[in-house]
Parts: sequence; C-alpha cells; structure tokens
Amino acid sequence: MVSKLRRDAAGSRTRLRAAAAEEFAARGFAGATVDRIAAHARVTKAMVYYHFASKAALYREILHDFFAAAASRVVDVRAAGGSAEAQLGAFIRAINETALAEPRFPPMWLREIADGGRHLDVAIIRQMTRVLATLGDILADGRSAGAFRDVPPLIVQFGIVGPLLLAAATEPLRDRTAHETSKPRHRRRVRGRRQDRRPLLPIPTITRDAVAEHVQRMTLTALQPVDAMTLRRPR
Amino acid sequence: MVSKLRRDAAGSRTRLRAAAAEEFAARGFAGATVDRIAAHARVTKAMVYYHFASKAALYREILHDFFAAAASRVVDVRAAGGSAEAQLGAFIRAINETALAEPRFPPMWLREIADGGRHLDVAIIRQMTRVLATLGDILADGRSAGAFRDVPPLIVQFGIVGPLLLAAATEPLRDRTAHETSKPRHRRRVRGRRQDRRPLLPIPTITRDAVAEHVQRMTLTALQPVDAMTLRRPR
DNA sequence: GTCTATAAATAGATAGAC
DNA sequence: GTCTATCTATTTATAGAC
Repeated sequence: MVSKLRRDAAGSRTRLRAAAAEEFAARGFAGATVDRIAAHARVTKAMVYYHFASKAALYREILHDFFAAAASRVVDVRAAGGSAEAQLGAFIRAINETALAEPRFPPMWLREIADGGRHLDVAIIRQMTRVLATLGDILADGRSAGAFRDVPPLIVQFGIVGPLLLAAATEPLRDRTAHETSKPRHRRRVRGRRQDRRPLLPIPTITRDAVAEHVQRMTLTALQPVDAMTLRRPR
Repeated sequence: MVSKLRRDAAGSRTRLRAAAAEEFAARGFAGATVDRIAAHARVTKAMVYYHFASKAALYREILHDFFAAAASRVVDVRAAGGSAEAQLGAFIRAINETALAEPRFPPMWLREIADGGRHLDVAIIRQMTRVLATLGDILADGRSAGAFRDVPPLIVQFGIVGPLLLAAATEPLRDRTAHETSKPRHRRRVRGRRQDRRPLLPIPTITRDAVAEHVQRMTLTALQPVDAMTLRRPR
C-alpha cells in the first residue's frame, strides 16, 4: 500500500475514487459515466476496470466507506459517555460533521434512498445498522432515566438525518440561485449598470450550523416526557 | 380536453404521464428510459415524442404539477385561517398528505435536490416559492403573536420536509428488507420449514402518520419561545 | 500500471406510412 | 393518433500492446 512511499500522494486508484465520488454525487449512479470519472481522474477508462471490477463495484466501495465513517463517528460518541441528552446532541453533531467533512455523501445518500436501496449490499447495510443501533441505545438510556419519551429510533433518525441531508445537499443550489437571474446560463454582461439579479426564490442565507442547532433543539424538545410538556405555551 | 367524453378514461397521454412518473421516481431522470416509459404505458416510443417535446419536457411537466399540487394544498391551509400554531400543524399535515396522495413525488423531489436542481425551470421554482412563502407568512404571524421564536423559514422547512420525505421514500425499501433474507432475488422456496428471514437491519414497523406526528411535535416545540423553554426538564 | 483501439449494447430522437 | 424502422451518439466493458 505504501509502495510509492509518499511521492505521488494521489495514486491513480485514489484519484479515481475521488473523481468517482464527485461524479456519483453530482449525477447519480445512472447519470455518471465511466468516461467522465476517468477523465476527471486524469487516467484512461481502462484504468477504472483495472482497479475496480465494475462501475457498480466502484460505487458500492465509495458508499460503503462513507457509511463506515459515519458509523465510526457515531460509535465514538456513544463510547465517550455522558447523559443521554448529551449523547444525543453529540450524535446529531457527529452526523452533521460527517456531512461537512464529505460533501459527496449527502447527495449520494439521498439518491440511494430514492433508488430504494438498489445498490446497497450487505456490507453497506451493516454500517447503516451500526448507526441506527447506536441511536437506539442512546434513546433506550434516556428512556430508562426518564429523560426521553418512547419514540421509535427510526423516526428519531428521520427527524435528525432528513433536515441535515436537505441542508447539505441544497447548499450548491442555494449558492447558485442566490446569485442568478431567472435566465440562467446566459448571464449577459452589460457594461456598467448591473442586471436585475433578484433571485426567483429569495433564499435567506442560512448556515449549516444553524440547521444543526435547530435539529438538536427539535429532537431534544420533542423527546421531552409529556409531564414536562404540559406547562408550556406562554399566556 | 374532454374530446373523448369519458370513454377511454386513460388516454395515451395520461397513461404516458403516469408511466413516466413511476419510471422517473424509481430510476431518476438519467436512469429512466423512454423505451420503458412507452412500454409501461402500452404505446410505442414515437408516441412519447408525439405528446411531449422531449424526455426532459415530460419530466418537467410531471415535476411541475407535483409541486403545484403541494403549493395549492398549502395555500388552502393558510386561507383557512386559525392560529399560527394551528396553521403550522395543518401545513405539515398538508405536505404529508401530498406525499401520501402521490407516492412518486417524494423520490423525485429527493433526486432533484441531489441533482442540484438541474432540471428545474422557472415555472417549477415558482411553485416551490409559493410553498416557502406561505410557510414564511405563517411563521411571521406566530412571531407577531409571540407564539414563535425567530427561525428562518427555510430551516423550518428543512425540519418539516426532510423527515417526511425520508419516511415516504424509504417505505418501499423498508417493506422489502422487513421480509427479505440477506440473499435477495433468489428467495428459494424450501418445502415446509421456513427459511431464516431475520432481516439484516431489524426495522420496526412505523407508520407515516406517526412520523408526521413527530414532525409536528418537533417543529412546534422547537419554535416555542425561550421563556417557555426554561421551565422544562423534570427532576 | 497504463495506454489505444474496439466490441456490443442501448440510448434519445425522427422519418414517414397508415 | 398510432405505428415500424432507423439514424446517430453514447455507454459499459474488454482485448491486447507497451
């Protein structure tokens, strides 16, 4: 693995993986082409099939490692201990940090969901299971401590991951629409006087951290036991 | 539009739209083929191009009408009036009902997000804007009434739509994994004695309504003004 | 490990008869 | 409105030289 000892830090296989992640994230499995992946990695198409059995195998390897990284982060959170509330907050931040560290992950995840898990194999599902099981453990702890209501882990998971994935995956789109006029592509440059660039949907700038914070607040307050919920609503 | 007055309720154009929605939802724009759409609609490929300018135009028409339906439902909610809290709850239920009424919508929505809005046109964006603007109005009302904290509408929207979309889009997958063994496809039927069908990830059965309820609770409690938040946490 | 072909299948789209 | 036949480009994957 270190046969080249440091020089050429990005070997062809590494470059291919990076290029493939980018391509799969941007265009999906069906939309991605091996040609583009190879070109982007500055190698020829034949190299793809030298390093990987098929387009599908390459795709699965990338997806697997993404989920493994997420699972690893999340398992660490649980291992670090603390109250169930603290662990749940850290769980949410860990998911968010995974998405921030690997921008190709959220779109690929969303696509895989939409695809009905068509490209998942046992190894990938195993990693997904680790995440969900960890969340289940945290929730069980909180329940025993009387801190959490009883809500199915999968529902809590949807509540956490859904918003974070949307925030992550729409970021490029939001950046674009924020600066574009209604006629994209042809951004005519008229001398002086700037064009009307009011975007069609006026999207306020939001930060990923603000979203993660909202998700934490949502999740933690929604899990609050009912007896604590009765004394709400000012007025 | 009613030239055939009732008979042949599903004309070729209507059948093509239905087949296309199914195909686009299941495989995405790039993964869908005009051949399969035509076959599924029981017409030939040439008919697709008789009724629609291109595969892309067909895709956009379907997506547009989905978003228009969602916008319409949501605008009705606001028109019905009531307190901001009530309207927000109804808003969430309206989104959920849209997803339930049209199962092809959630996957297409997720894919479009992952695609960075590649296939969106002005008309579609206009419909999306109607939804977000309506939510913004509801939130502003609640804020004036002192019922809601100040949270950017888009963040609230992510918190609502994210979980609902995941719940909707993973439903087929969850139904599948709940009944499958680790080796899909080849479900060998051995006489008598049933195979080990314990699914790899043991997914508890959850209902879409339970998810929607959790989303309502999450959203409403998270918007609670801070002064109401201080007196929580039992013990 | 890396490349240049090229095979073989499939895609979107159109022509033109009925 | 509906069909058959076909054009043209693109795609995954492989063979085989270096």
